[in-house]
Amino acid sequence: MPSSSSSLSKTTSSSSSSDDDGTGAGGLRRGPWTAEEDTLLIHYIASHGEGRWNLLAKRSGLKRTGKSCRLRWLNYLKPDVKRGNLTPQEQLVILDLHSKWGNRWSKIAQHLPGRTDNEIKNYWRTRVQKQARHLKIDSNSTQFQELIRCVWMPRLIQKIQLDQSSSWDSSLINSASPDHQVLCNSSSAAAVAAQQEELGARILDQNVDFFQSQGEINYNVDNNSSYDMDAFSLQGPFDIYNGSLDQNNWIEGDEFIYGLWNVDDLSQFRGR
DNA sequence: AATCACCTCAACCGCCGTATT
DNA sequence: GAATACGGCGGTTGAGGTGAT
Repeated sequence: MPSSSSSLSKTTSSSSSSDDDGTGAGGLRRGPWTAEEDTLLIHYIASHGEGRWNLLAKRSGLKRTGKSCRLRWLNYLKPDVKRGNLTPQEQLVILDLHSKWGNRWSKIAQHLPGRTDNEIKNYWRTRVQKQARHLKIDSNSTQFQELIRCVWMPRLIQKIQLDQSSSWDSSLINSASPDHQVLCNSSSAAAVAAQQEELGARILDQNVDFFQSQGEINYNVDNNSSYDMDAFSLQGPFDIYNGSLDQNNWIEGDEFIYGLWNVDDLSQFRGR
């Protein structure tokens, strides 16, 4: 996410009230909100509370639909809306919950305090689906879902492990699936780290189960660090990950994976 | 500096379920 | 029960930003 000022960039810098103010038929405005409109909405909700959006739209003096007011408040103006890039933990929760619930964005958002369904939806479309496009795999396909589970999620866990000493936010994982709640049974850093390792190991165990069940791949996993992607080497008809961790593969913020996949070599995977 | 292509994300649209009349 | 209003949700769009050429 851009900074606050940047993310406000689509809010027009000044209000106007004539024909150039974006009002259409019925005098309703459309398009970016002005700072004055934001102020009006914030003050009205501070006085009257949120809800009853059509009434709010009429009484507040805003030339907006109730729906537009609601959306602006919930997705942007509400004080607890969190700004900034999704953390690896949040991304992990999204990937996990999406695998369970699909495009139930609002339901997923309930497990990510401060994040909106719109933001999660945008993340999925711009980051996750983009990867599917690059790989020429249908993002709804079983193959892609398995790649998320077997490669992307472990890498996020690794990233979390690298970051965790100072900033692990266990409450997010606690809000995710029961599988992840194992991470949250202790407040001690050592215990949390151990539990993260447990989750990482479990997910990579799933990798082994999955690929071996496909009978299409042999791979070497260093059992001493089985969820360390440095030691996670896939070898077979296609080479998804070639062993050493190329730092260029890390994309700060977005994590993933240009260069991580050998797209050409994925043709057989796609064909499953 | 200008142009182009691509990306991000705020905002809108249409549909659906529920509440109210 | 029918009609209408409202709120919420997921899908989609397009303006603005940014990097490449």
